Amino acid sequence: MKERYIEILRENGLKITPKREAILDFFLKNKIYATPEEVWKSLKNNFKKLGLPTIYRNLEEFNQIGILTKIEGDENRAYYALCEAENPFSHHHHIVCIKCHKVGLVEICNFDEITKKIEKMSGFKVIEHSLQIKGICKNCLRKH
Amino acid sequence: MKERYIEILRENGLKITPKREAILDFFLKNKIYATPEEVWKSLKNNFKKLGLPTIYRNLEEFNQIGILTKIEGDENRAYYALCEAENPFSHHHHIVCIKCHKVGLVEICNFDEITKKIEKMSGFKVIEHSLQIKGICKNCLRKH
DNA sequence: ATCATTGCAAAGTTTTTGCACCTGC
DNA sequence: GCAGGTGCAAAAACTTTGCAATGAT
Repeated sequence: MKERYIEILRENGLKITPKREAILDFFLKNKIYATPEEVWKSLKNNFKKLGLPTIYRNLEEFNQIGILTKIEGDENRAYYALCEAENPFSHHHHIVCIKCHKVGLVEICNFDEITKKIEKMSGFKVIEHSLQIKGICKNCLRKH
Repeated sequence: MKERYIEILRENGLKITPKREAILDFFLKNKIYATPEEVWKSLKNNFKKLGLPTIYRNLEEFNQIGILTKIEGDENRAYYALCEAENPFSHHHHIVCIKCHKVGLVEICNFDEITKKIEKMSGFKVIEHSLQIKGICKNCLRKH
Protein backbone atom coordinates (compact mmCIF):
# COMPACT_ATOMS: atom_id res chain seq x y z
CA MET A 1 0.00 0.00 0.00
CA LYS A 2 2.49 2.51 1.24
CA GLU A 3 4.89 1.42 -1.47
CA ARG A 4 2.54 2.68 -4.10
CA TYR A 5 2.46 6.15 -2.60
CA ILE A 6 6.23 6.19 -2.16
CA GLU A 7 6.46 5.32 -5.82
CA ILE A 8 4.30 8.28 -6.72
CA LEU A 9 6.52 10.56 -4.67
CA ARG A 10 9.55 9.33 -6.60
CA GLU A 11 7.84 9.68 -9.95
CA ASN A 12 7.19 13.28 -9.10
CA GLY A 13 10.75 13.98 -8.11
CA LEU A 14 10.04 14.26 -4.40
CA LYS A 15 12.52 12.78 -2.01
CA ILE A 16 11.59 10.23 0.59
CA THR A 17 12.14 11.71 4.00
CA PRO A 18 11.16 10.36 7.41
CA LYS A 19 8.67 13.18 7.79
CA ARG A 20 6.99 12.47 4.52
CA GLU A 21 6.75 8.83 5.41
CA ALA A 22 5.22 9.74 8.73
CA ILE A 23 2.59 11.83 6.99
CA LEU A 24 1.75 8.94 4.70
CA ASP A 25 1.59 6.59 7.68
CA PHE A 26 -0.74 8.94 9.45
CA PHE A 27 -3.26 8.88 6.63
CA LEU A 28 -2.79 5.20 5.84
CA LYS A 29 -3.36 4.24 9.44
CA ASN A 30 -6.27 6.48 10.21
CA LYS A 31 -8.03 6.91 6.86
CA ILE A 32 -9.55 10.08 8.12
CA TYR A 33 -9.59 13.60 6.87
CA ALA A 34 -7.61 16.01 8.96
CA THR A 35 -6.41 19.57 9.08
CA PRO A 36 -2.70 20.34 8.80
CA GLU A 37 -2.71 21.14 12.47
CA GLU A 38 -4.21 17.80 13.42
CA VAL A 39 -1.58 15.98 11.40
CA TRP A 40 1.10 18.07 13.02
CA LYS A 41 -0.10 17.46 16.56
CA SER A 42 -0.28 13.77 15.91
CA LEU A 43 3.25 13.56 14.51
CA LYS A 44 5.36 16.17 16.19
CA ASN A 45 6.23 14.09 19.22
CA ASN A 46 7.78 11.45 17.01
CA PHE A 47 10.46 13.89 15.96
CA LYS A 48 12.92 16.06 17.74
CA LYS A 49 11.82 18.86 15.48
CA LEU A 50 8.82 19.13 13.22
CA GLY A 51 7.44 22.44 12.10
CA LEU A 52 3.89 23.19 11.11
CA PRO A 53 5.02 24.80 7.83
CA THR A 54 6.55 21.50 6.84
CA ILE A 55 3.16 19.88 7.19
CA TYR A 56 1.46 22.60 5.19
CA ARG A 57 4.04 22.34 2.43
CA ASN A 58 3.88 18.58 2.21
CA LEU A 59 0.13 18.25 2.36
CA GLU A 60 -0.14 20.71 -0.47
CA GLU A 61 2.48 18.88 -2.52
CA PHE A 62 0.80 15.55 -1.88
CA ASN A 63 -2.40 17.15 -3.05
CA GLN A 64 -0.78 18.37 -6.25
CA ILE A 65 0.42 14.91 -7.17
CA GLY A 66 -2.87 13.25 -6.32
CA ILE A 67 -1.96 11.39 -3.15
CA LEU A 68 -4.20 13.51 -0.97
CA THR A 69 -7.55 15.12 -1.65
CA LYS A 70 -8.20 18.57 -0.36
CA ILE A 71 -11.69 18.74 1.04
CA GLU A 72 -13.48 22.01 1.53
CA GLY A 73 -14.50 22.10 5.15
CA ASP A 74 -17.34 24.31 6.26
CA GLU A 75 -15.23 26.67 8.24
CA ASN A 76 -12.77 27.91 5.69
CA ARG A 77 -10.06 25.55 6.74
CA ALA A 78 -8.14 23.07 4.69
CA TYR A 79 -8.83 19.38 5.21
CA TYR A 80 -6.90 16.60 3.56
CA ALA A 81 -7.55 12.92 3.16
CA LEU A 82 -5.86 10.05 1.40
CA CYS A 83 -7.20 9.74 -2.11
CA GLU A 84 -7.68 6.05 -2.67
CA ALA A 85 -9.08 6.28 -6.16
CA GLU A 86 -7.35 4.10 -8.70
CA ASN A 87 -6.63 7.19 -10.72
CA PRO A 88 -6.64 10.18 -8.39
CA PHE A 89 -7.41 12.57 -11.19
CA SER A 90 -10.40 10.64 -12.45
CA HIS A 91 -13.76 12.02 -11.53
CA HIS A 92 -14.95 10.89 -8.12
CA HIS A 93 -16.07 12.16 -4.76
CA HIS A 94 -15.50 11.44 -1.11
CA ILE A 95 -17.84 10.92 1.77
CA VAL A 96 -16.78 11.95 5.25
CA CYS A 97 -18.06 10.45 8.49
CA ILE A 98 -19.34 13.19 10.76
CA LYS A 99 -18.47 11.15 13.85
CA CYS A 100 -14.99 9.78 13.30
CA HIS A 101 -13.92 11.69 10.17
CA LYS A 102 -13.28 8.53 8.22
CA VAL A 103 -13.36 8.99 4.48
CA GLY A 104 -15.02 6.76 1.91
CA LEU A 105 -14.63 6.77 -1.83
CA VAL A 106 -17.59 7.45 -4.10
CA GLU A 107 -16.75 6.55 -7.64
CA ILE A 108 -20.17 6.81 -9.20
CA CYS A 109 -21.35 10.11 -10.45
CA ASN A 110 -24.00 10.26 -13.11
CA PHE A 111 -23.46 13.90 -13.44
CA ASP A 112 -23.90 13.95 -17.19
CA GLU A 113 -27.66 13.70 -16.87
CA ILE A 114 -27.82 16.18 -14.07
CA THR A 115 -25.60 18.57 -15.98
CA LYS A 116 -28.06 18.66 -18.85
CA LYS A 117 -30.94 19.48 -16.54
CA ILE A 118 -28.97 22.17 -14.80
CA GLU A 119 -27.95 23.75 -18.06
CA LYS A 120 -31.53 23.79 -19.29
CA MET A 121 -32.78 25.29 -16.07
CA SER A 122 -30.16 27.90 -15.39
CA GLY A 123 -28.97 28.84 -18.85
CA PHE A 124 -25.42 28.34 -17.63
CA LYS A 125 -22.90 26.09 -19.29
CA VAL A 126 -21.62 23.76 -16.58
CA ILE A 127 -17.84 23.58 -16.32
CA GLU A 128 -17.19 21.67 -13.14
CA HIS A 129 -18.75 20.59 -9.93
CA SER A 130 -17.66 19.34 -6.60
CA LEU A 131 -19.73 17.44 -4.15
CA GLN A 132 -19.30 17.35 -0.41
CA ILE A 133 -21.03 14.42 1.22
CA LYS A 134 -21.31 13.83 4.90
CA GLY A 135 -22.59 10.71 6.52
CA ILE A 136 -22.00 8.12 9.18
CA CYS A 137 -19.69 5.21 8.53
CA LYS A 138 -20.39 1.53 9.17
CA ASN A 139 -18.43 1.48 12.37
CA CYS A 140 -20.09 4.47 13.93
CA LEU A 141 -23.51 3.17 12.89
CA ARG A 142 -22.88 -0.04 14.80
CA LYS A 143 -22.17 1.86 17.98
CA HIS A 144 -25.74 3.14 17.46
CA MET B 1 -38.13 42.45 -4.31
CA LYS B 2 -36.16 44.29 -1.74
CA GLU B 3 -39.28 44.60 0.36
CA ARG B 4 -39.39 40.89 0.79
CA TYR B 5 -35.91 40.77 2.21
CA ILE B 6 -36.61 43.72 4.48
CA GLU B 7 -39.58 41.80 5.71
CA ILE B 8 -37.41 38.82 6.54
CA LEU B 9 -35.07 41.06 8.49
CA ARG B 10 -37.99 42.32 10.53
CA GLU B 11 -39.38 38.86 11.12
CA ASN B 12 -36.04 37.90 12.56
CA GLY B 13 -35.86 40.87 14.85
CA LEU B 14 -33.13 42.65 12.93
CA LYS B 15 -33.39 46.39 12.56
CA ILE B 16 -33.37 48.11 9.22
CA THR B 17 -30.30 50.29 9.00
CA PRO B 18 -28.86 52.15 6.03
CA LYS B 19 -25.90 49.83 5.99
CA ARG B 20 -28.02 46.73 5.92
CA GLU B 21 -30.06 48.19 3.10
CA ALA B 22 -26.90 48.97 1.20
CA ILE B 23 -25.76 45.37 1.55
CA LEU B 24 -29.09 44.14 0.24
CA ASP B 25 -28.89 46.62 -2.63
CA PHE B 26 -25.43 45.40 -3.48
CA PHE B 27 -26.57 41.83 -3.91
CA LEU B 28 -29.90 42.72 -5.54
CA LYS B 29 -28.20 44.88 -8.10
CA ASN B 30 -25.26 42.65 -8.93
CA LYS B 31 -26.60 39.14 -8.32
CA ILE B 32 -23.08 37.94 -7.90
CA TYR B 33 -21.29 36.11 -5.19
CA ALA B 34 -18.73 38.16 -3.35
CA THR B 35 -16.37 38.07 -0.41
CA PRO B 36 -17.00 40.30 2.60
CA GLU B 37 -14.09 42.42 1.48
CA GLU B 38 -15.53 42.93 -1.99
CA VAL B 39 -18.82 44.03 -0.52
CA TRP B 40 -17.03 46.40 1.79
CA LYS B 41 -14.90 47.96 -0.93
CA SER B 42 -17.96 48.49 -3.03
CA LEU B 43 -19.94 50.15 -0.28
CA LYS B 44 -17.56 51.99 1.97
CA ASN B 45 -17.41 55.16 -0.09
CA ASN B 46 -21.15 55.60 0.26
CA PHE B 47 -20.73 56.14 3.98
CA LYS B 48 -18.71 58.41 6.14
CA LYS B 49 -17.78 55.35 8.13
CA LEU B 50 -18.17 51.71 7.37
CA GLY B 51 -16.10 49.04 9.04
CA LEU B 52 -15.24 45.65 7.63
CA PRO B 53 -16.40 43.89 10.81
CA THR B 54 -19.85 45.31 10.20
CA ILE B 55 -19.90 43.59 6.83
CA TYR B 56 -18.72 40.31 8.31
CA ARG B 57 -21.33 40.45 11.03
CA ASN B 58 -24.17 41.28 8.72
CA LEU B 59 -23.32 38.80 6.00
CA GLU B 60 -23.22 36.09 8.61
CA GLU B 61 -26.55 37.18 10.08
CA PHE B 62 -28.12 37.34 6.64
CA ASN B 63 -26.84 33.87 6.06
CA GLN B 64 -28.39 32.61 9.29
CA ILE B 65 -31.83 33.87 8.34
CA GLY B 66 -31.61 32.53 4.79
CA ILE B 67 -31.22 35.75 2.82
CA LEU B 68 -27.71 34.94 1.74
CA THR B 69 -26.06 31.67 0.86
CA LYS B 70 -22.56 31.05 2.03
CA ILE B 71 -20.54 29.40 -0.70
CA GLU B 72 -17.31 27.64 0.09
CA GLY B 73 -14.71 29.16 -2.17
CA ASP B 74 -11.69 27.14 -3.16
CA GLU B 75 -9.20 29.24 -1.32
CA ASN B 76 -10.54 29.05 2.19
CA ARG B 77 -12.41 32.29 1.96
CA ALA B 78 -16.07 32.99 2.54
CA TYR B 79 -18.29 33.93 -0.39
CA TYR B 80 -21.86 35.05 -0.12
CA ALA B 81 -24.64 35.36 -2.65
CA LEU B 82 -28.30 36.27 -2.53
CA CYS B 83 -30.39 33.18 -2.06
CA GLU B 84 -33.29 33.54 -4.41
CA ALA B 85 -34.96 30.26 -3.63
CA GLU B 86 -38.62 30.53 -2.74
CA ASN B 87 -37.82 28.84 0.54
CA PRO B 88 -34.18 29.47 1.35
CA PHE B 89 -34.01 26.43 3.58
CA SER B 90 -35.45 24.07 1.01
CA HIS B 91 -32.98 21.84 -0.71
CA HIS B 92 -31.31 23.49 -3.67
CA HIS B 93 -27.94 24.44 -5.08
CA HIS B 94 -26.30 27.38 -6.77
CA ILE B 95 -24.22 27.67 -9.88
CA VAL B 96 -21.57 30.36 -10.09
CA CYS B 97 -20.26 31.93 -13.28
CA ILE B 98 -16.49 31.67 -13.39
CA LYS B 99 -16.25 34.83 -15.48
CA CYS B 100 -18.56 37.39 -13.88
CA HIS B 101 -19.43 35.63 -10.60
CA LYS B 102 -23.14 35.75 -11.31
CA VAL B 103 -25.13 33.18 -9.42
CA GLY B 104 -27.91 30.98 -10.75
CA LEU B 105 -30.38 28.88 -8.83
CA VAL B 106 -30.53 25.11 -9.30
CA GLU B 107 -33.66 23.73 -7.75
CA ILE B 108 -33.53 20.22 -9.09
CA CYS B 109 -31.65 17.62 -7.23
CA ASN B 110 -32.50 13.97 -7.66
CA PHE B 111 -30.22 13.14 -4.88
CA ASP B 112 -32.45 10.45 -3.47
CA GLU B 113 -31.40 8.00 -6.15
CA ILE B 114 -27.78 8.95 -5.92
CA THR B 115 -27.90 8.68 -2.16
CA LYS B 116 -29.00 5.07 -2.39
CA LYS B 117 -26.13 4.20 -4.71
CA ILE B 118 -23.65 5.96 -2.53
CA GLU B 119 -24.87 4.19 0.57
CA LYS B 120 -24.66 0.82 -1.13
CA MET B 121 -21.18 1.52 -2.40
CA SER B 122 -19.59 3.09 0.62
CA GLY B 123 -21.45 1.52 3.50
CA PHE B 124 -21.99 5.00 4.91
CA LYS B 125 -25.37 6.42 5.80
CA VAL B 126 -25.66 9.70 3.92
CA ILE B 127 -26.65 12.65 6.07
CA GLU B 128 -26.18 15.66 3.87
CA HIS B 129 -24.45 16.86 0.78
CA SER B 130 -23.51 20.12 -0.78
CA LEU B 131 -22.76 20.71 -4.39
CA GLN B 132 -20.56 23.42 -5.82
CA ILE B 133 -21.18 24.02 -9.49
CA LYS B 134 -19.19 26.33 -11.66
CA GLY B 135 -20.10 27.34 -15.15
CA ILE B 136 -20.44 30.19 -17.58
CA CYS B 137 -23.60 32.25 -17.64
CA LYS B 138 -25.68 33.19 -20.68
CA ASN B 139 -24.23 36.65 -20.89
CA CYS B 140 -20.61 35.60 -20.75
CA LEU B 141 -21.28 32.85 -23.28
CA ARG B 142 -22.56 35.40 -25.77
CA LYS B 143 -19.37 37.39 -25.51
CA HIS B 144 -17.77 34.12 -26.67
C1' DA C 1 28.37 17.52 -4.18
C1' DT C 2 24.06 18.95 -5.17
C1' DC C 3 19.63 20.23 -4.81
C1' DA C 4 15.47 19.35 -2.25
C1' DT C 5 13.75 19.60 2.40
C1' DT C 6 13.18 21.55 6.85
C1' DG C 7 13.09 24.77 11.10
C1' DC C 8 12.38 28.96 12.63
C1' DA C 9 10.88 33.44 12.79
C1' DA C 10 8.29 36.52 10.71
C1' DA C 11 4.75 38.29 8.03
C1' DG C 12 0.44 37.79 5.33
C1' DT C 13 -4.43 37.03 5.03
C1' DT C 14 -8.93 36.36 6.59
C1' DT C 15 -12.01 36.53 10.37
C1' DT C 16 -13.53 37.49 15.15
C1' DT C 17 -13.95 40.00 19.57
C1' DG C 18 -14.47 43.63 23.18
C1' DC C 19 -16.03 47.71 24.28
C1' DA C 20 -17.50 52.43 23.87
C1' DC C 21 -20.53 55.07 21.22
C1' DC C 22 -24.43 55.57 18.22
C1' DT C 23 -29.25 54.71 16.26
C1' DG C 24 -33.73 52.61 14.79
C1' DC C 25 -37.88 51.70 16.73
C1' DG D 1 -35.09 55.00 26.41
C1' DC D 2 -33.38 50.71 25.33
C1' DA D 3 -31.88 46.84 22.82
C1' DG D 4 -29.51 46.21 19.05
C1' DG D 5 -25.98 48.04 15.54
C1' DT D 6 -21.46 49.98 14.48
C1' DG D 7 -16.46 51.74 14.58
C1' DC D 8 -12.21 51.01 16.03
C1' DA D 9 -8.38 48.68 17.69
C1' DA D 10 -6.77 44.65 18.73
C1' DA D 11 -6.34 39.87 18.67
C1' DA D 12 -7.22 35.34 16.90
C1' DA D 13 -7.00 31.83 13.52
C1' DC D 14 -5.06 29.99 9.59
C1' DT D 15 -1.52 29.97 6.07
C1' DT D 16 2.62 31.40 3.53
C1' DT D 17 7.42 33.04 2.89
C1' DG D 18 12.55 33.83 3.28
C1' DC D 19 16.57 32.14 4.45
C1' DA D 20 20.03 29.51 6.67
C1' DA D 21 20.92 24.87 8.04
C1' DT D 22 20.22 20.08 7.23
C1' DG D 23 19.59 15.82 4.73
C1' DA D 24 18.63 12.46 0.70
C1' DT D 25 20.52 10.60 -3.31
